[in-house]
Amino acid sequence: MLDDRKLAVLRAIVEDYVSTNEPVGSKALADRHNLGVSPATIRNDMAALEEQGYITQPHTSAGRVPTDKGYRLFVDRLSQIKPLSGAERRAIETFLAGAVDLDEIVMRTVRLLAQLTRQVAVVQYPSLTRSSVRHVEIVPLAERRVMLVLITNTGRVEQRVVDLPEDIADDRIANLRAVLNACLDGCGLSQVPETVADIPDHLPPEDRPVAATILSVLLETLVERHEEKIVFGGTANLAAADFSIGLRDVLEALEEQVVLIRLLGETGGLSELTVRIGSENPYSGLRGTSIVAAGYGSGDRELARLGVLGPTRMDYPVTMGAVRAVARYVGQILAGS
Amino acid sequence: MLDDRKLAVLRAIVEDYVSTNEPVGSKALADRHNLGVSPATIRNDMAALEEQGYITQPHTSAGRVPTDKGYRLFVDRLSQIKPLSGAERRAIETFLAGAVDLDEIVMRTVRLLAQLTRQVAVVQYPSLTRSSVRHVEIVPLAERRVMLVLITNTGRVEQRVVDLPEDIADDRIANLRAVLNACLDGCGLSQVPETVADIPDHLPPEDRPVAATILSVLLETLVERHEEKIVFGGTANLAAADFSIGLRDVLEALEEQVVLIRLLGETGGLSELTVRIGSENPYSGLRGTSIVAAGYGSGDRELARLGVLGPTRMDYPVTMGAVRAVARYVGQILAGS
DNA sequence: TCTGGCACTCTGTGTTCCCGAGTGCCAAGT
DNA sequence: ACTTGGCACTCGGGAACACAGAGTGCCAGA
Repeated sequence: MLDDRKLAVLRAIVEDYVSTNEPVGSKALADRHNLGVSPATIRNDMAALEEQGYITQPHTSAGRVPTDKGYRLFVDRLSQIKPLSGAERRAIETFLAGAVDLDEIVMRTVRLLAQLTRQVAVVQYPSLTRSSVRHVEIVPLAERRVMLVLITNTGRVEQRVVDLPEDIADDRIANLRAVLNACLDGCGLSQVPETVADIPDHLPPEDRPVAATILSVLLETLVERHEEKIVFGGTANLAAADFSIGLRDVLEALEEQVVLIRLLGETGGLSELTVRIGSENPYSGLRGTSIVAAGYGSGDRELARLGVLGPTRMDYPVTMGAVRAVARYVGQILAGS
Repeated sequence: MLDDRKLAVLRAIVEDYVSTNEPVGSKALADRHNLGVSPATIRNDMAALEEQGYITQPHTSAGRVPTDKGYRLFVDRLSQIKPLSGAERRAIETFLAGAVDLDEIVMRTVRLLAQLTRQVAVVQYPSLTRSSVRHVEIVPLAERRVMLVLITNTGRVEQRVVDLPEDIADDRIANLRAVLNACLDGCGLSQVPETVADIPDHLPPEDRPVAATILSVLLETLVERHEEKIVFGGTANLAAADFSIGLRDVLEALEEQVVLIRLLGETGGLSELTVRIGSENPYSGLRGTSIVAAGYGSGDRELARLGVLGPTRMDYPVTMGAVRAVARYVGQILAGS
C-alpha cells in the first residue's frame, strides 16, 4: 500500500517543504533528491499519497504540502532525531551551570530552548505534588500575621501570608515550627493532606486553632490553581516564522496557564518525547502549530515537563533533538543542586 | 504661531486618527468635529501644522497623520487624562484584592493592565534596594549547605543556596540567624552592605568564616543583575493592533529584561505619569511604539514602576487614566498586606 | 511498472486604466 | 487680514486583463 519509494517521496516532500516553505512539485523533488525515478513516477506516488491523506495541494496545479497526518508518519517512521553538535552541548552545559536558584534555572532553560530551536519555549516548574517537603518555616511578620514558607526538595520556595485568629508568642511559634518540620520533613507533598490531619495531636490544645489556620493555608498552596507554575519565552520567533494567520490566537493560548499546561501533555516516560501535530493538540486556536515536549527530572522521577511550540512546518528531527537534550541537562542540573 | 484653532485641529486629527487608523483629511475633519470653519481653512491650518512638524502626510494627496512631535503636544497640552468608569474601578479592586502573595499581585496586575488598556502591560517587582529587611532565614538543607531566604517588607522573598566551607551544627546556625536578624531587621536594603560589615564582631570567632560566606551571598542578591525583576503580558494585543512592521522587534525588546527596565524609565514622582512617544524612547527597535508608565508604592515611597506599551497611535487619555489608576490601587494593596 | 509527452488548470505578477479622496493655490468675499 | 469656494493636479488603490510558469493528470509506449 505504501511501498518504500512512496515513503521516500513523503520524506522528501516534508524535508523540502520545511526548508523552503513552498509547496513542492514533482520536478523539484526529482532534481533535488536522487530518487532514481522520473517526475512522472513521482507524480503517481504523490497521487497515491494524496489519496490516503498524507499530503494535499493548496490549489490545483500547485505543489504538494504535507498534512498533519503526513507529518505524523514522518515523525513516527521516517525521521531520526538529530543529536546536537558538540558545540551546542557545551553551550547548554555552561549556560545552565551558571544558575544559582530554581528561578534562574527555569529562566535560563526557556532562553536556551528558544534560542536552540528558534521557537517558542515552554517550561514547567517542578510539580509540587511530585516534590517533597524539605523545610517549613513560619516567620512572624506582625501581630497575628505570619508568613508561611515552604521549601521543597526540588528547590521550589512557596510563600503565603497567613492571618491568625489570635496573638501568639514567639516560643509557641517556634514549637509549632518544630512540630511541623518533624512531621512533614521528607514527606511527599501528595501525602501532605493525610499527614497534616495528625498534627494537632502533637500540639498543646491552646495552639490548635492557630495551627489549623496555618495548615489550611498550607493545603491551599497545593491546590491545582497554585500548584503548577509555567513559563514561556521566545515569542519573537513566532513573528519570524510567518505565521500568516493566527499569531494572535497563539499568543492568547500562551497566556492561558491552563491551556499551556495541558499542551505539554500528560507524562510519558522520563525524557520521552511527546509530539503533538496541528489538529492533534487539544486547543483549537492552535491549528497550525505543533508541540514537542519531554519530561525532565532528577534521578528516575519525572518532575515536570518542558517543550517548544512552533508551526507544524517545523524541523522535527532537530527540534526533537534539542528538546530531549535540554530535558536531560536540566534533570542533571536539578539533581546536582 | 499656533493659535487656538490650529491646536483644535491638531487635537481633532489625533483623535480621529487614533479611532480610525486612517490618515485624516480636511473634509472629514470639518464634518465630524464642528470647528465652525470650512475645509479650506482647515487645509491652511494643516499646512502650517505640517510646516512645523506636528503632522505629516504619508503620500501626497492622502490625509494627515500626527508625528511623534504632534502626539507629544497632544499629550502635554491638548488632552485630559480620562478617569476610569465606576465599574472599572470596582473591577480593579476586586480583582487585585484576591491576591494572596506578591507574585500573585504582580501577575494579576499585569493581566489587569493588559485587559484594561488592550495593550502590552509591563510591571516591575518592588525594587529590592528600596525595600527593607523583614526577616532573614537560614534553612539547613544538607551538610555544608543551607538555603538563605530573605523576606522584605514589600513581600519579596529571595532565596539562594549557599555552600558552606565547613560543617556547622544547628545551634550555631540558630545563633547566626538570631544575630543576622537582630542586626538587619528593618534595615533598608541599600544600607545592608555597610551594616553587614559589622556583623562578624557580634559572632564567636569560629563562626566567622561561615558567616562571611553567607553574607557574601546575601550581598550578591542585591547586585543589579538580580535586583530588578520584571514581568510582562498581553502580547496578544500586539497582534490585534496591526503593527504592520516590527512586531518581531517589539517582542524581542520585551524579552530583554534590561531594555524593559530602561523603558519604564527613571522615577518621576509617585504615581507621576511618564509618557515616551515613538522615537523618544531609548531603543531603536521600538520606533512606532509608545510607553506610558507610572511609579507605584505604598505610603510615600516609590517602590517600582509599571506601565503599558503600545503603538504610538494609542488612546493616550484612556491609557494614562488606566495606568495611573492601577498604579494607585497596587500601591494601596501593597500597603495593606 | 516506469517514462515521456501533451493538454489543461491554476496562481501570481505585471500592466493598464480609472475613480476618488485629498491637496495647494488663487481670487473673491467679508 | 482671514476665510471661503472653486479648480486643477496628484497619487494610491482597486478592477480588469493578459500572460508566463509551474504543476498536474492521463495516456500510450517501452
